[in-house]
This record gives sequence, structure tokens and C-alpha cells, in this order.
Amino acid sequence: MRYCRIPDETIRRLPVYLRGLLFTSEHGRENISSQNLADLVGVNAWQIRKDFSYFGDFGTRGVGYDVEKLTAKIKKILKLDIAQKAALVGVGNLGSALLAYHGFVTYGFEIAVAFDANHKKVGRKIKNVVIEDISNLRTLKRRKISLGIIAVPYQAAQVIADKLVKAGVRGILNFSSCYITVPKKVKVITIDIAMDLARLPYYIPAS
Amino acid sequence: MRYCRIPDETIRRLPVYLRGLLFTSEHGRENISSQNLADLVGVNAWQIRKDFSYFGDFGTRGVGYDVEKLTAKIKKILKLDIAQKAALVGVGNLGSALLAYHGFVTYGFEIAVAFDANHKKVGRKIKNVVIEDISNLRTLKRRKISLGIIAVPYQAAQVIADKLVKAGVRGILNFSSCYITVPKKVKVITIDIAMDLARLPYYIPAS
DNA sequence: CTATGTGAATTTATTCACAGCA
DNA sequence: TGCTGTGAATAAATTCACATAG
Repeated sequence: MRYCRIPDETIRRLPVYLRGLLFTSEHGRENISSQNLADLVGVNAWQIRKDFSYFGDFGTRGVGYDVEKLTAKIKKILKLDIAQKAALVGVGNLGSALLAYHGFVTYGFEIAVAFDANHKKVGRKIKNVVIEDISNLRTLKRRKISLGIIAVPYQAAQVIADKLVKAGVRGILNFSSCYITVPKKVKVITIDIAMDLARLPYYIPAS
Repeated sequence: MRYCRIPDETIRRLPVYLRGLLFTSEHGRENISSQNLADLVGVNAWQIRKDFSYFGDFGTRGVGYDVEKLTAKIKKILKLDIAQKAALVGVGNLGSALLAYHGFVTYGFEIAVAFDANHKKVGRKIKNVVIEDISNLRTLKRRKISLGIIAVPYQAAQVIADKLVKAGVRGILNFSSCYITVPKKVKVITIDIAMDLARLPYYIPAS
């Protein structure tokens, strides 16, 4: 490895490549060129080669990349090689959809627990996950669950984040529409659907 | 305006600022300094000032920014000042959650129509939106709906995208986990939830 | 004295062009 | 000949420092 640091932008693209590779693998192909992958995921071929070059030589000149080997390498870098358990907090509309969502499994995630503050929901079972009372959050550390998914209204988001941190969670996926503050050791990724949509009209030329 | 181009990254941050400003406005404040806003949304104060400087002078030195004026300006730049109608395709778990999601309204969007391929769902009503058969997609142009939201399984995503484009849609919000190809005149923004989650373990230091 | 606005410096990321290996 | 890997060139974004206005 000739480089000392993998750029953040490269890390952001790795899951994209991973998706393309999984797709390729499903179709039984063993090798893929940077150009093939580029067409598949919508990134330039030279960008892909540059990105891969940050973590070593994986391609074979004249042939391309070994799909299986590259898949394993990317999973390792992203630390997706060990299955991760996540706790979902908030089983409303969005939370329910997340429980039913198959995309998590693709990357080795499992929503192992779900919590809700609404007593009527506690005890109910969705997709084999029993909804627990939110006071049980403190049991996460004992249960070795180190990821949290926040799907509660934004007014409650910071409080839940604090509780998750207290329960020993190391990473948080925040679906609420607000910025949450956590200690430096905890990583937060916020996904705000409306905010992405809000960018869309800007890019649409006046008709 | 001294600059010829607003950087993409600045555009990406504008909805973030907008959210902060709306929040500030709700709390009855009329002015906000770059530092206050920075604390609220998690961006550096100098970054905020730089971003704002791309589209003119809005602040008052010694005082800060006029919340209402700045809100209006950002909305105008993002073209959120005119209400936009969107069509949702795919009323499964995610689609249903999107129909119930309040975040769209915040930015002036309305999911005006919903489509599904499942005949059992057609005619059903969720949140005042009647689900129509997918063959009705062609009526979008007539109904002046120029945004599409794809919430179908990835196998169907490209087909739906093609139909949306044919129906005259100018922008697409793609929730499916695949890259879709459209003519240059159409803008696509893809939100892949699992892909963001996939980045999370990388940033979590080994314990 | 406070908080903006912005050139300049720095850092980071993208693009190119081509050497080098199968 | 085909496709990777990478230094160098270019472009873009961030950060800083401070002049400037209220």
C-alpha cells in the first residue's frame, strides 16, 4: 500500500462498488473490468481504478478484477465481514418499513431488537422482532448490540441518541430530521429523505 | 454576485441550513448569526458564511442574518418557492411510509398521486391519496406532475424510470438499490438506505 | 466591539495520460 | 492487445485571517 490514507470520498463509493460486485456475482461472472463496473454503477472507470489502488493491487492487467476477491476485500475494509447487530428505536411508519427492508441483510446487518415508547406497540411482533419498551435500551451493551437506528420524531431524537450512547452504542443511523450531538467516539450518519428531495428541483432546468 | 457558479457542495448544504432556519423561525427568533446556525446544524461558521456569500449579501455585520429573508432566498435558489407535485410509484412498506411522512411538506412537496402494479392495492386510499394502476402513469404530464418517487423493488426500477421519463417527469427520487439510466435532461437522486449504513462500521474504531 | 464577507493559502478530490504487466 | 495502476496536472472545496461594515 503506497498511500497512507483512504480518502473519505473513496469510502463513500465503496458500498456502491460492493453493490455492483454482488450483482455481478449473482449473474455468475467471475471477473469484471473497471469499465464494466463503471457502466453498472455510474462512476467513471478511472475513478474506480484510482479508488481500488488505494488499498492494493487487485486487478489482473488485461483481464480485470476477480469479483469474489474484490468483494471480500471491500467488505473487510468497510468492516462488513463480521455480522453486525442493530437496534431500531421507533416503530412507526418508517421504523416498520425498515424492519421489513431487505437491504440491510445484503451488507450483513440484522435488526436484532426494536424499541418503542408506545405501550400499545410493546410486545407486538414485526418480522420476527418483538417490540420492547424503550426503558430496555440499557440492555444493549449486555446483548452486544453496537449500532442504533433512530426512527423517532425529531423532538425525541437527541434524547434517544443520548440513551443509545449511554447504552454503549458505537454507531448511529439517524433518520430523524435533525442534527444530533454525540461524543466524538460515536459516529452518526444522518439520512434525511426530505433533504435529498429538496435538492432535486434545483437541478431541474426551467421548462 | 461576484461568483459565477455555486459549488455543488454548497447546494447540498442549503437544505441543511433551511432546516435550521425553519427551526429558528418556529422559535420566534428573527436574526441568527453564522455561529448560532453552525451550532444548530453541525457545520462550521466560516463554511456557512462562505456558502451564503455565493449568492449575495444577506447578513448585517454585527447582527447576523435575517431569518425570514434568508429562508426565502434559499427556497428561491432551490426552487422550493413554487409548490411541487410528486408521483409515488410503489406502495409497499417503504412507499406507505413515504405517504405518511411529513418531511416532504416542510419543503413544499406534495405526493399527489400513487401508483402500484398490484391490482389488490389499486383503489385503496392511504393518507387521502388513492392508489392508481401503474398504466395511468402516462397521465402525469396532463396532470402537471413533474417529479417521480421510485419505491419499487430494484428489478423494476429501470422500467419504472423509463415510464416516468416517458410521462414527462423532470426529476426522480430513487429509493431502489440500483443505478438507473435516464436522459441527461432528467435529474435522478438515489437514496439507498443500506448503502449509508454500510459506511457506518468503517468509522467505528475497534473496541 | 461584534459578526459578516472574501481574497489567499491549503487541503482534498478528480481527471488525465501513459507506463507496465498478463 | 487489453486493462490495470499511478504519478502528474487540474479542478474543487475547505480553512484561515482579516479588512470592513453596522
